[in-house]
Amino acid sequence: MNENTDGIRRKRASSRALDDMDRKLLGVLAEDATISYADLGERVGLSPPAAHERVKRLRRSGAIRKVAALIDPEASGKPMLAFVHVDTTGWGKTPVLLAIEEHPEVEEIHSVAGDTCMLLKVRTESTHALEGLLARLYDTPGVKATRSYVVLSTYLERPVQPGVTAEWPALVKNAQAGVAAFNNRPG
Amino acid sequence: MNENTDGIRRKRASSRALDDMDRKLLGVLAEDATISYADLGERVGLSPPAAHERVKRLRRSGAIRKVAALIDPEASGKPMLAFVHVDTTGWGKTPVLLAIEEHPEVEEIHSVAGDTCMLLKVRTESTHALEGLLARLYDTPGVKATRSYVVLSTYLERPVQPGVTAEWPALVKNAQAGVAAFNNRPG
DNA sequence: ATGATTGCAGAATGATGTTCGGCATCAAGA
DNA sequence: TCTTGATGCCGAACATCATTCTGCAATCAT
Repeated sequence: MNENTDGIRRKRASSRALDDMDRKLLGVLAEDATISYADLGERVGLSPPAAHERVKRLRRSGAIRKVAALIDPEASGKPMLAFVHVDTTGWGKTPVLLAIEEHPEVEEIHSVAGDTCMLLKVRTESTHALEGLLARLYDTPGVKATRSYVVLSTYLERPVQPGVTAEWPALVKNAQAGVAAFNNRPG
Repeated sequence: MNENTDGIRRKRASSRALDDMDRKLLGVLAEDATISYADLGERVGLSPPAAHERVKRLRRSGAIRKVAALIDPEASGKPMLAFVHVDTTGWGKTPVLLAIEEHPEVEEIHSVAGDTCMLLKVRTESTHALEGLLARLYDTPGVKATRSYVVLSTYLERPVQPGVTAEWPALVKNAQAGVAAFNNRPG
C-alpha cells in the first residue's frame, strides 16, 4: 500500500485534516487575531515560531480564509437586520439576482431547499432602505414574491467556529451506530 | 450653545459619526486586516502613524468590534448550512433557547417578526448532525415546531460592510430627496 | 535497524507597530 | 481681526514583534 492506513487522502500536506492543535489555534484566532505569536504560542503550548508555522499553514491551506476587521453594524449606520425569502418563477434566476450584491446592505445570498427559492441576509440603515432594497428585488425579472423576517433582537451572531459537537445525545441509539457514523464522516 | 451645530451628540470624541476616511479604512480592513499600516496609509492617502491613530480610534469607539480569523466552514468540518425557523408557545422562551449556543454549530440566534418566532443559522457536519441539533431543539421546553431551510448553494457570504447605498432609485419620489440623499452619500 | 520526513525550540535579523514632538488647519470667543 | 484652544497630520525615534535559519527529536516507511 502506497497510502496511509487511516483514509484515502490523508497526508497530502496541503489539505490535511485539522488536529487538536489546529483547532486550538483557530479558536484563539477566531476570537482575536491581533494577538502576538508569542502569546498565541503560550495559549496553546507552542513556541512562537511553531505557532507561526502552523498558522501560516492554516492560511495556505485555506482553513483561515482571511483575517478581517469585523465592523459594528450600528457604527456603520445599518442598525436594521432582516432575512428575506425570495420566490422566483422557475429556476436559474440566480445570475440576475446576484446583481443586488452590489449593494453593501446585502450580506448573504443562498439558494435553499424548502418552501422558498432564495434566502437573503440584509442589513439596512432604516425601514425605508429595506423598502428600497425590496423594490430593487421586485424590479428583478423572475422575482415572484418576497417574505421578510425583520430581526427584533440578535442574541448570538458569530463567525464560523472551529469546534464541532462530538456527540448528539438524542441520536445515539447504540454505541455501534455512533461509531459507524463517526468512521463515515467526510472530513 | 456648548454643542456643535450639526447634531446632538457630535464631537463627543468616543462615538463620532464615521467620515469618508474612516469608511475607506474600514473598507480595506474588512477585506484584509493583516495589511501593514504603511500599506494601509498608502491605500487611503495617510501616513502610517495617522492611519494607526484612526484605526486605534475605530477600535476604541467600537466601530471595529474585533479583528478575527475567518475560518473556512468545510475545513472546520461543517459543510452543511441551514436556517432554522423556530416556533415557540408564547414569548419569553429565549433564555432556555440560548442554551443551544453551547454548540459551535449554532452561529446566529435572532428573534424575528413574521410568521415565526426565532431564527437560527446553523452549520453542521452532516444531515445527521442537523437532525441531532433539531432533536436538541425539540427537547427544549416551549419549542412547538421548526422549519429548516437547507442551503444548497451559497452565492455570497460576507461580514458587515462599511458602505451604505446612498440612493434607492425606486424610492426617489422627487428630485429634492434624490439630491439630499446624494449629498449625504458616504463614498 | 535505518534513512527520510515532519514538527518544534532557540537564536538572530529584519520589518513593523507604536510613541513622541512639532506643525498646519479650523472653530469659537474677545 | 486677533487670539486661543482643539484637532489631525507628518517625520523621526524607539520598542516590539514577525520571520527565517539551524539543529534536534520523534515518527513512519523501507
